[in-house]
Amino acid sequence: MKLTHQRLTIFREVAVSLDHPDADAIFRKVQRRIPTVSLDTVYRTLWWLNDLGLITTLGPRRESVRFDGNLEHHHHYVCVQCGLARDFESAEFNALCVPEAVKRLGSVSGTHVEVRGVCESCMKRARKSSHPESPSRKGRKGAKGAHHE
Amino acid sequence: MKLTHQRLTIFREVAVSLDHPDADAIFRKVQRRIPTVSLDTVYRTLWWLNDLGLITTLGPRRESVRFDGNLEHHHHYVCVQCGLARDFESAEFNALCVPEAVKRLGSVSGTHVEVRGVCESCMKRARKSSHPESPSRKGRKGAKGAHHE
DNA sequence: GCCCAATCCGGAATGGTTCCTATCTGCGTA
DNA sequence: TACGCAGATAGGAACCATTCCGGATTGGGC
Repeated sequence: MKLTHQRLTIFREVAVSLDHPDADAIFRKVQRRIPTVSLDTVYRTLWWLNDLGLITTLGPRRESVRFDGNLEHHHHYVCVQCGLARDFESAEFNALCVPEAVKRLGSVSGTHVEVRGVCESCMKRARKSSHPESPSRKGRKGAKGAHHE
Repeated sequence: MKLTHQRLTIFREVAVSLDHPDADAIFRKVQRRIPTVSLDTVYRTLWWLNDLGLITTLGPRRESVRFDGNLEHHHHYVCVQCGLARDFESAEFNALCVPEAVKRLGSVSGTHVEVRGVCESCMKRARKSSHPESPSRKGRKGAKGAHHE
């Protein structure tokens, strides 16, 4: 993989941003330095950096909004590959105490813990096919059908 | 607000689902009972239920994927109105111990705490305009420009 | 200087979500 | 019972983030 000017510029923009920009915001910033970049290149590069572990995304990739009828205070285990999500409860997690510095940012309506990992069936599938897919956005099209249960 | 047949059916489908379905999955289930429902009605009803507090969404609404160049183990404060996101660190949050029952679901690559609330500037704005918008997806079009900092 | 492979660009396609508007339903009233 | 209103609905068009595609470009090795 080559380290092109575009890629370096895009990486730098993400690295210096404190506000978790979306692809379009990065696109506009990079455009100021390289007026001809395409949005597609920005997207490709961002996912590439993500695969390399140089950047991450704010929350796991979700292809659509998902709804939750569970009104108890609960937390989630989320498979980063197929999107499987399962509730769990934990008194310890419910009792988390928000730091003072955070309270100064605004009101706090609740805290929610998201445990990320790869679910059993995805691991099984990966073991079979000796071509373990990178965890980023691969298999997104297929992920929809993979909401087990 | 009327409790119509459609609305009741949609609510029931969400309530009995354990897998956090997306709008389309609910649409297909409801269609089996009411073949003429429209996807739009499903969406409208889901957000309405969300505003009423009868259901929630899995993770706050995000209009686009946002990237994060911070490689430290950190957590987020997220404003549910404008989407502002700020990092913070917490030794306590980093040390969370995942319950055994969760580990059985699959591998665990990390835990991440998301503190939700309404940020200072959104509260200020709400105080001014005596028409406080409901927190769900209102102002989404405008939210993009509102990523302060 | 030439060739190859990787990369890039622009525009078109895709898919989730929302908007628009005519139609429909239920209900109070004459 | 017929009428008219207000809120809901269906369906299709619109919108926007994201990705795909095909052709042009670039950089490095020979």
